Amino acid sequence: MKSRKRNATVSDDSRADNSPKLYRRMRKEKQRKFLESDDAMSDDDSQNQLRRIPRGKQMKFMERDVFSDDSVEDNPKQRHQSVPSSKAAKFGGRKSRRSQLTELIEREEAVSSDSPDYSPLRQPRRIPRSKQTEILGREDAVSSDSPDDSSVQQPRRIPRSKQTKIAEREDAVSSDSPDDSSLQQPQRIPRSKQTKIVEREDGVSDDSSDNTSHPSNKSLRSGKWRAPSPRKVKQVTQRNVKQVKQVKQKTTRNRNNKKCDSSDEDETEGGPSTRLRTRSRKPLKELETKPKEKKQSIQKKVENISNSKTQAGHKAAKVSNEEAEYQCDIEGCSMTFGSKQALLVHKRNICPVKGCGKKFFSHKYLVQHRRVHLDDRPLKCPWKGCKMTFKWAWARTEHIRVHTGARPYVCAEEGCGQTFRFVSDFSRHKRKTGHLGKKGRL
Amino acid sequence: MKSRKRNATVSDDSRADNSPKLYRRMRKEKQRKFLESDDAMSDDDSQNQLRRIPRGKQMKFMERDVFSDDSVEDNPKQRHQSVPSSKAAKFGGRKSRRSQLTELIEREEAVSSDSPDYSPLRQPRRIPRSKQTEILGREDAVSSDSPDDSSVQQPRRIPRSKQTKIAEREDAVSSDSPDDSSLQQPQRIPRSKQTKIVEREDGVSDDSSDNTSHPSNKSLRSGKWRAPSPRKVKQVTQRNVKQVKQVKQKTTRNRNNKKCDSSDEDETEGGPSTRLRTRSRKPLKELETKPKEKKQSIQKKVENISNSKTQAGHKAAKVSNEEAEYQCDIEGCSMTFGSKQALLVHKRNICPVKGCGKKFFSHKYLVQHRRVHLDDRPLKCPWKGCKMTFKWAWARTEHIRVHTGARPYVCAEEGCGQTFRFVSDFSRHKRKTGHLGKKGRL
DNA sequence: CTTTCTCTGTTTTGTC
DNA sequence: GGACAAAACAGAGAAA
DNA sequence: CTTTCTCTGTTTTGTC
DNA sequence: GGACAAAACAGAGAAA
Repeated sequence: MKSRKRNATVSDDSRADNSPKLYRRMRKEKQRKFLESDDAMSDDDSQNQLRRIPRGKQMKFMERDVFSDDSVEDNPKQRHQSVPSSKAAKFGGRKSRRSQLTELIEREEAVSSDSPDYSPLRQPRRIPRSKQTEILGREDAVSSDSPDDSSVQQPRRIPRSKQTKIAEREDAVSSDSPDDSSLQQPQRIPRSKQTKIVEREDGVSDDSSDNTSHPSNKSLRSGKWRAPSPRKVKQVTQRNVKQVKQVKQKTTRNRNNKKCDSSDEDETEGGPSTRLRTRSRKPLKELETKPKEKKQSIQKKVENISNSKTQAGHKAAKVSNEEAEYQCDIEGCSMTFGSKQALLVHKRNICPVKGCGKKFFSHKYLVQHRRVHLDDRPLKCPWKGCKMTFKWAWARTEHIRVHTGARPYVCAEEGCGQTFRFVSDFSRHKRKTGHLGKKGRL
Repeated sequence: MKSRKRNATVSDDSRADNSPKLYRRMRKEKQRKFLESDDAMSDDDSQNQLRRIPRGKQMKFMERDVFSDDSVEDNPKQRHQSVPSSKAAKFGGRKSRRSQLTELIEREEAVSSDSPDYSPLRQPRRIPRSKQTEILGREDAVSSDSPDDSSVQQPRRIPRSKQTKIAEREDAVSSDSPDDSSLQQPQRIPRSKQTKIVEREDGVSDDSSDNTSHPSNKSLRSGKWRAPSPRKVKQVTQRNVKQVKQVKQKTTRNRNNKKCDSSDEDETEGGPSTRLRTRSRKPLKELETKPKEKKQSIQKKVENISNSKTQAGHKAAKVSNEEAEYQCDIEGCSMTFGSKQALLVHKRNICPVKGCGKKFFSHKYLVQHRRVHLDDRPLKCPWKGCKMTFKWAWARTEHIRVHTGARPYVCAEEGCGQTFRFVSDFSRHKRKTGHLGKKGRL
């Protein structure tokens, strides 16, 4: 599992080491932690607890053909299959009909001719200028394309020497792998692959004549705040009174958020990197979520959330531009989602969190897993002065042994009476030595 | 805003550059992206869209005294105030009463004497061996200590040259700053600061006598699967049939998830790094969430989620060890949380996501903000072959201009007729040149 | 390399 | 035997 | 450095 | 004038 094969794509972390420039760029992406002290709730303030940096190597349950879809760009096997607009319009529902009309109107220089149909296969995102089709307004904005998930894993520990008080900077490891074959587009697509509209139909660059006007005198910047919009200056005076204190957030993660995982998956077979040993894959058949729109039971829980106060219904179905339109119908689960894809991901037991995308055997655990992405640590060490907190009961259970000194794991092998405080160590001992017995836990 | 002052603590990203060893360690924390192809929903598979690496420098709304609480460890002003066990037991609710008893019993070598009260001020986590107190069982496990949040910011773009198909690796920038003064402990605390139990009361190391037993023959590892627990071997045979394919998730983020932000906040005043200009802080008074337990309206929504099927009620209140115990009572918001702290964070408009921790002016936006942490991108570009998807309507709106070629922003300055396609560019133009007018949008 | 110890996805146990 | 939750395990992995 | 263009927290606009 | 949602803005910032 340490030596994974890699295809022609960039290896997982090669970029982290090889592109210092990018690295430097990333370093700027930090966030300040927001600490607020203007309220109560300072029960046990002095918690100079630190977190370990997440180990970030969580096991990932991987289906067999997982990486076949996104192997490389030039894979011609992937049909685009663009959803018919009727369907697309139906389940999109993100913008009200009024908003869609507005946007259509505002497509300022909208060309009128019909756009030639694009090739259904792997079309790039932006239209290359040479290939630009004409500009056609398409009424329904949303198409039923499928999302993609990337798996982020948060670090574990902070080096002890550096642990002081806050040190909360945990971050998430990303991994990429959408649930189903429907990939979601990344933040940015290379311009060369995008379908872009004509530049005046003659190849003239967009701003060739625009950039020569005024020298940019940066000195003007400091003294000048945003000029209020000429249309209305209503709330300006009032708003300026507020003192917004915003802090940048720093980051130095993201060395290699490349496509690392896309094609280096030829050992998906025996997937050696499993925390637990082999195991047959669960049926998962009831979660298949056929792509046809079945809108009987999984819909509309939003009434009480965003639709409740939307009485401005003159512009047709304003179906909750936010939140909770698609509800999970798995028994015991009442989660709702903003899009069909999100619901499907959920029902397939895939964590929707950006950069996580892990899949689990049980839907139940999927729900429990969410705590991994939250900061809440509701379990506390019962020890008197100990302020350790946990997300997982077992972590707490074993931690307590640090206080008690207990070593409940005793090897029952003939003559080996070794004791262990933590299961993991006992487990390793057995694995390495071949010892079998497990004398009951003290 | 670029030159932030820093106190004596480690600077934000110094660690990223200065500790190559750590860096290398981090590099291993990658995740494989999980791609599943065994089901339907492959509408537009060939979406080799990539995401930009998040810029990671989101503005952060920062309260004035934000960083005062977690400045350094030795700040004696923070009183621990350990919640009385009655209270702690009340709102903890994470483990059933039975479980708590069980854990008490299982505290194997639990010493019996009463534990001397710890110093209410800044006590370290683990008890240094020299300081170990005796081992006392405390009945209620959960104390009402407060959590901490770290803010993660995800990267933005992937270099175009490297964008291929998946490349979804977005990750989050972390920032640390709990909402209120209640800090949450990090993953790991330096051992020297932890309160640890006696090592046999004489300073003998824990495993001094344990480690010399058997040479670890690693060759045994491969052939040997987990030995079934001697107690029962029930489901073993059945389970082994499943084929679990788990993939490690790779990460290379987390360079400096240190305490970077804890004490480098002396310019919280004019917080120069604001996306928008000054602004008076919102009242936020209704979100203060007094630390006293007010359990009237904010409670128990869980009935239909986890309590519904818990009919094994012989061991007292098993109040949903998972999910949703504390419900937000802000109008229009029905979110629930697993702990009081989580609810308080929520009501203070702070994003609970690990590593995010951003605070927002509006509770409404807090809810919308969640999409930042999800992979769902429900907004699609209406253009024919374009497969761009978005989380934000405005991003889509401006993107469409790439297709239309529209340049709706026209500077109305005398003689400057410059046009712009994107607000941002127009905004920058005005800022730099001092031009004011904004000729209506084409 | 080792030991210590936390995190977490899955398995096992315990109770009905 | 089943279902289910709680507990435990087993691995990964970070720190010293 | 520049230009292009996406992301997102807050402000502005539009409708009632 | 108010409330509210939709739209827009303004900045940051990534890529070329």
